[in-house]
Amino acid sequence: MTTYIKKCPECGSINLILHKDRGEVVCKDCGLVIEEKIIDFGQEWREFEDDKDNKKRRTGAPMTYTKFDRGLGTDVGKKGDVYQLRSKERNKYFRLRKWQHRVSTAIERNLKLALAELKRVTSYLKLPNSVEEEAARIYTMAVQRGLVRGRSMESVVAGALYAACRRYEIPRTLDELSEASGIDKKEIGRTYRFITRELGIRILPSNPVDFIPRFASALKLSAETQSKAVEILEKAQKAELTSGRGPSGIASASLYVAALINNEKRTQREVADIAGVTEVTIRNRYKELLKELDLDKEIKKKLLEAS
DNA sequence: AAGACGAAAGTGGTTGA
DNA sequence: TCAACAACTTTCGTCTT
Repeated sequence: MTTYIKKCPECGSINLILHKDRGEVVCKDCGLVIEEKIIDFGQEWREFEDDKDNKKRRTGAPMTYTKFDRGLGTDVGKKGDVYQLRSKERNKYFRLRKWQHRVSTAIERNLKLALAELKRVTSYLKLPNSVEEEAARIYTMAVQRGLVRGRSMESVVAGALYAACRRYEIPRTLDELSEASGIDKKEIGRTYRFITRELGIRILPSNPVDFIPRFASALKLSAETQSKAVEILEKAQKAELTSGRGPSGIASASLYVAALINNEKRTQREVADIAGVTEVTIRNRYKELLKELDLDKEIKKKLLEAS
């Protein structure tokens, strides 16, 4: 997994900008280029060109500042030391002015509220601190880009958290986020898509395997069943049964089959409820699994042993 | 009576003209 | 921008255990 920098090592600002065109992360406050090659246009990333996007992405104030700083910083030879000093002073001026502006503005208060809400939801879902931090970072970026406007603060928090979970490969379902935050599932999905798009955050399609341990323990299934489910899942991925399908559906179907094989049968409804899908989806995936991988044999064998 | 199964109709999101 | 489309859900009737 890519590592993500949270603070500028130069000035300590968390005001970092992902510069998509060049694949750099740039500190908005001091212009330091922190990471090159951070960009990897993952599968879910798409460029949707409408006016709003263009405005924010290309010509917003933050970007201009960044470019300005960078331009001066690299322009040493031409203008000499005097100019460089002046540029530093201007930098400082900008920083101060922005800071001042920021405390006087609603952003700071908004952040406080949002981070409190975030804390509440993460602890409800028992998510690790690293995820909370990541979500906070995403949220902060979203606020600074004015992405919260027109959306409820809570829904953006939920969206940021969902993104953070996916990034840390400990995905929660939208239903769980919805339950914890009290925001409509669709709304979370929408804001999630919106902010990841706007911020250019790369999210891998979540891997069904990541769901297995949690579902399995919620269903009180044995470790053997769990690893059996993972095994089935891997076969399914090889057979290309997984692409385009909802990951939680596939995960739950594998678990269901694994439980059958290991004589730990759970009803489709039980599995479905835990996984946040319907029985029908489990059945469909289950059918595909049986057809593509010849699991019939194993199941029959078990049935014989039982009789 | 409960669970499994499948058909049919509906929903929300993606895609390509 | 809109229609076709795939995945998934909801609902419901039927079969099996």
